Amino acid sequence: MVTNLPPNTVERLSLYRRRLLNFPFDEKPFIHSHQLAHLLKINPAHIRRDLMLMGFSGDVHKGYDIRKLIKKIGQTIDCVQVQKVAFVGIGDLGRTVAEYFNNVETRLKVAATFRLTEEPKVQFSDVHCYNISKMRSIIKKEGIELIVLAVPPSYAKEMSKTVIAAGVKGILNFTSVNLEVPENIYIEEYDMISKLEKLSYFTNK
Amino acid sequence: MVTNLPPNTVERLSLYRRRLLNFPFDEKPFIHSHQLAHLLKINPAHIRRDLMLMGFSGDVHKGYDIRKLIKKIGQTIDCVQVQKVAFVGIGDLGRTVAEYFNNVETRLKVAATFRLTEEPKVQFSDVHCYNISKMRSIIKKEGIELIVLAVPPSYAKEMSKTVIAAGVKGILNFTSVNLEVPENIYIEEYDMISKLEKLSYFTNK
DNA sequence: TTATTGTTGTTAAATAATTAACAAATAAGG
DNA sequence: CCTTATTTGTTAATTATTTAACAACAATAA
Repeated sequence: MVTNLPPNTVERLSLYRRRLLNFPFDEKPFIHSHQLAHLLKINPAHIRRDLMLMGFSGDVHKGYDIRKLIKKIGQTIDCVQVQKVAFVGIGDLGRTVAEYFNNVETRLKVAATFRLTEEPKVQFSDVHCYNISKMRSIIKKEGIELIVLAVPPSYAKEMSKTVIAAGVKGILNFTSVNLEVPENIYIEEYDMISKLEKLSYFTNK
Repeated sequence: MVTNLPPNTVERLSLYRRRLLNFPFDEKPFIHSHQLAHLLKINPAHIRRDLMLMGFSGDVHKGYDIRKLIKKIGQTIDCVQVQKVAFVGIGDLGRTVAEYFNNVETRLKVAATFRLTEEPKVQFSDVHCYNISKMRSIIKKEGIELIVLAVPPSYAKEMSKTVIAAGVKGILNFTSVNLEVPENIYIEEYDMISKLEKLSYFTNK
């Protein structure tokens, strides 16, 4: 794992890998920076620079060896042990994510989902859905470290405390509540309302 | 509406408003930059600068008049007419957003949700849930301009074409698919997988 | 009246992110 | 064997974003 990469580079490396996994690299094992850039609609220099930062080299004429690149991205951004993720209150939206993680070579696994409403049910293939009351014990038992939190605002604070107390290290926060967490907990904010208002602003300019 | 604000400023203005709406401004009608900054865990200079950019002034000693500030943010980032939003395939997660828009003074309204699966149902209070087959006609009839797209990847391209053809101007894209859209369509990308992999990276550093 | 304190508004500095530029390398075509 | 055409790797330039700095101001207390 290479540390000290810029946050935006880490995010893009993840995107590169995903796009490459969907690329027919059995037939076309190499790709040029401008081709990948075109797929992602970004600047080719961006890609060359990101790959440079993780110390990956391509062939001046053939381009980048896709298999090797996928592997290298894994060595760079994936953690060594499997890290488990749980969705809290996110409903169906997690399905795609869960399928991706569970089918593709990555160290992230969706280990559980939790619902606020009473009746638990099996949500997707092999991912179990529990009632929220079980959350603390399941997180501990499974060793879940990452949470996607999407409960109504009034629950958010309590939930974050519960999951952190149970050992969670990082939260992807969909709620509009600003969670107060210890220094060593990493929070990635995602606020749909502000994104929508931004969208509204820029579609009206 | 003030144009030419930096994207990040627009996003923060929306956050400021939301936090202020939950603030007891009946008792405490003024707030200082550092207080609001503390609530949002950002730098006070950020706030002063953002407010300056939209030409809003506070009192050197009392701080900012919250009511006036909320109003000013509205005049700055809200569009003149009501703009309608629809959720496609997002399930329960839209509920909080819908409630916020429908209860608070803003120009955005959640007008519909669409589901891929057969049975439509009334999802929340007054927001109707339709089967996806009705999408095109409903979007046209209601004049919906913004879409939150969260369908499985295989549907994404077709869906985006359909909604754009029906008159949509902006898409908040939850799918991992890079949508090819005309110049005049604004897309805000949100990719949960890359956000999670980033989270994983930074919790392991 | 006169310091003292604390906050805004604004400019300047620092940092981060993106894009441009180009030398080096080498395959392909004469 | 030489020229041309491409593409990488890398540094430099540009742009965007964040943070710091501080003058100007006015309330408060001495």
